[in-house]
Amino acid sequence: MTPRSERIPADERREQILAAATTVFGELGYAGATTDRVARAAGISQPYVVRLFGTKEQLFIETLRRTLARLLAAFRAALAEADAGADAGGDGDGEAREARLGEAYLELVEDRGTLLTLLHGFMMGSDPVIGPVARDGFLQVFRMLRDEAGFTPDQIHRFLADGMLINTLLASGVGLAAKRDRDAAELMDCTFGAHVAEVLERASA
Amino acid sequence: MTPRSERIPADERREQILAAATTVFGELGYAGATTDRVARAAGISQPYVVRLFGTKEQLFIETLRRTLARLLAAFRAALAEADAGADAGGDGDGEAREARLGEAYLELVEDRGTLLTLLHGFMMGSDPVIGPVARDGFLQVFRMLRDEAGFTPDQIHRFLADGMLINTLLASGVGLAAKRDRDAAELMDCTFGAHVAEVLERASA
DNA sequence: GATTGAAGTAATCGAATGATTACAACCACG
DNA sequence: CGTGGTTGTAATCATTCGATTACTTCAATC
Repeated sequence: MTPRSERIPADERREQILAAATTVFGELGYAGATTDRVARAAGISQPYVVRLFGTKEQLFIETLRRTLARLLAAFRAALAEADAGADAGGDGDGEAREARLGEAYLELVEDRGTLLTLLHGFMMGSDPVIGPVARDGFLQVFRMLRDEAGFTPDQIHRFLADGMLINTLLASGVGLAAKRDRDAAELMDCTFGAHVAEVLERASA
Repeated sequence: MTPRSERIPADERREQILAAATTVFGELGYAGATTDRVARAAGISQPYVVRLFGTKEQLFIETLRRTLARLLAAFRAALAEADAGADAGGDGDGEAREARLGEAYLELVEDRGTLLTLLHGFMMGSDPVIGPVARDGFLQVFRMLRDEAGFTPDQIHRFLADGMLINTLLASGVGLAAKRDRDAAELMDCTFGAHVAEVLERASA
């Protein structure tokens, strides 16, 4: 159907490359990923990736920025949903928002690439170029939780801490190991409580 | 005084190299680190590193194993202290253990290398060789919290989640940025509450 | 004092990788 | 047509890096 090797406007091609780069950077990290792997994942040649983004570093920065922007957008959409539901159902307070945001996060990190690209960014805090981008993204999330979601400091703390634990469990593969390993399953139980079945199902996909 | 380029037994040299590798792998990640950087950090030549460990991958695995072992040892020491204190003071329950373990963790991750080597290991869950080592280490921590510390599932959940958030805040540099950035400082406040001053002081060193 | 084995390095090799260059194919517009 | 800009690639270059080889130095032991 779709004839491969079609000529595509550069804007669209950039988006394809960024999507592919999210997967590749997520799996291999910034240093471990190669522009050639990204190129092949996007179905084009390696020099073209370099020409469109100038530098591997620049490609990573744009990939990270895009991932952070999608994270924020998903959170804002979840907040809008929660507020719409509150108008109708009358529940009112931050409880619904917290639940919706949590669900939105779980949906996002179903994509291993998204999850891991964010984490790799956060781990490069000492890089003079990438570090500030990652920090800024983290702080944007914080401000959104504080100003738009109206979370209390304790809510913010718990939300972020749970998110980071989810990240680590999924990234390290403990989530997948829970199928075979009793202790891993119990650990997932501690973390996710009643939601564990849902999480495990998502993590498998 | 200490004449550089002394001949040293291999066992001792291995330990020196592992200590240096913890710093280098932590800062640059597995893929980003080079055997040459490790060698120079340990004050020896690059081929010798390769000869003592066979492979960069093997070096990383041993570095990760050592870091995980030190983490567990520090936790066990903290538990012993807490129990000794409980015998004397009569406080009794898990409260003291939780506090001691938290303190032990903060002391450990003062060393950026330790912190980041662990994180890099956890993020390589999909690597067929390194992934299992990292997962096994994580599960060892879980079992220790459950069986030796006697934590409830909820205590385990909170302890691990807080640990992962601390990791991320320190790795991304938000902790350091708190000196200049108002929002970063507020975020650190949400996370650490009363302990924030202590953490910031440690993070600077 | 010759020998043996351990500690350690200089030199170098082959593969991988980011980047550059030069060129090809295609489309729109005059 | 033809010409100029856009999309894209093949070939290749310089560097880096993990690993290997061959060598040196030193201490102990017989």
